[in-house]
Amino acid sequence: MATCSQCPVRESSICHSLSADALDRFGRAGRRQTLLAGQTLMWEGEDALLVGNVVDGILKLTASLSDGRDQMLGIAFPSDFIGRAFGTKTRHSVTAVTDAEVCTFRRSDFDDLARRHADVEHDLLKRTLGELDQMRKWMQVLGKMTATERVAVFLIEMAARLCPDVESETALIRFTLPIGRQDMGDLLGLTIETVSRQITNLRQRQIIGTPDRRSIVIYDRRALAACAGMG
Amino acid sequence: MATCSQCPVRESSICHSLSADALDRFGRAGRRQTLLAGQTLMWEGEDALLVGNVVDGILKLTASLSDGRDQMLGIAFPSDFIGRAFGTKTRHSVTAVTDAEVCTFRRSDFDDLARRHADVEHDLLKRTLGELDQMRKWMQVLGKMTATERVAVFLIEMAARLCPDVESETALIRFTLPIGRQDMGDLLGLTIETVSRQITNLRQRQIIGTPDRRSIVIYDRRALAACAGMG
DNA sequence: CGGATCATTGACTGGTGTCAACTTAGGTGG
DNA sequence: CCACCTAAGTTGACACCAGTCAATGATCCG
Repeated sequence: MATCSQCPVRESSICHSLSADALDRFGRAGRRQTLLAGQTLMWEGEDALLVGNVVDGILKLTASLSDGRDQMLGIAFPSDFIGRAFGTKTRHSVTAVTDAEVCTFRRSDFDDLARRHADVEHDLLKRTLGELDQMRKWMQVLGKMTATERVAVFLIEMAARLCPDVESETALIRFTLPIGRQDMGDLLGLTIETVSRQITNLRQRQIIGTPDRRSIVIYDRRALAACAGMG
Repeated sequence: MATCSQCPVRESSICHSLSADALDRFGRAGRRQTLLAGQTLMWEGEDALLVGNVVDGILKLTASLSDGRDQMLGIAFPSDFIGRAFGTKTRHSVTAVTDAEVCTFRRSDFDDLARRHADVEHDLLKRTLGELDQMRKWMQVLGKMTATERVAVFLIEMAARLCPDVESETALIRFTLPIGRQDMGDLLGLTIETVSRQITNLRQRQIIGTPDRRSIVIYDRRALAACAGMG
């Protein structure tokens, strides 16, 4: 039984706008689920039976072409909403990349609840509009940017999401990549080898450091931004 | 003064769910505007002051990188909603590619009205979710597909939007491209030359015909779908 | 320590981009 | 109505970025 009042994403998930008793109704409809790294919660092309909130861990959204080429469509962090509300088909798979915890609803239950709680629907709308903006930015990345630019954009984006509170211009930013090279390639429309070469290149130019293969240190934010075509 | 009851997109735009008197309120807030081909309604990076419905004509959404590389983010057809509701910045430009007619609202007015009319907000949510699905499909195109596949996908997509009612498997599909080669390139992440070569190639293989440079006839739907990686 | 997985590096290929010439279509004005 | 001009599209030659294939190196985990 989900005790929503103690939920780690109580204040940041789509549930944040719910009153105490509405929260109770959602709580009864929701179900806490634990996923192991690699486990897939929804499959591309399936009926959209589930939606939910990411409580903990990282998940990826992916879609593949018939011959197996994979495209990653996004990364879901804690408090992100996942799944296709108000639709019959899930157009992409959702897979845990780390062990993860999610709070799921049967889609039909969620749709009903959302229809009755305008605040939830409004919050979902704002999230969806924000994601749409984000996707459009990625379209620019995939349609127009070079390999170096793509990797630089990715690193800046990860830094922003994983270290949201670094203020000082000069402080080093250090974070752990939530995904490996293969997934980075699938996200950026590059091969694993090209991603690797770009990272090597940025390291050789002293713009970033790679203390271990999952960690990134940004030495020169300005130069990285310039690589990303924002300079 | 917009006479909404006679609006060509009365039944298909976001207004379709409004009752007669709600429609009247929207009608007073909205303003019919005529755009000449090439005229830009909203500029990337501007404050989001306007939203609206496309009444007639075709518009394109675009964003550019600092050095001028343009990416088209989508095409807006009659009854499509344009602009960024519930947000402060417009992240992309909206430009008429044909002479066009739009019905615009001050964004703040629209936001207020939408907040008060749950059906409108719900409709906007469904549209936005649909567009998000669409964008994700384009991410696959831009991230993973070859030039031939991209052009084939584009032609199939255009056929679906412009000839929605062709039933028979064998009937020829003929339509006029709403955009030129440059815009096709900007949409597909290709150069104008590559687009041209792919079209030439498809024509030489007798899969399509090009009676004039803005018209396409699809001779072999199955083969085109195969080119698009859906076969 | 040994095996599996992931990442890096190198050599080579090939698909698109780039640059430039040419063709076609459309519009304007004499 | 034709001549011209411009913009749009096509075609060709060539270069280069990123993909492919293959070998090597680093980590992790049993």
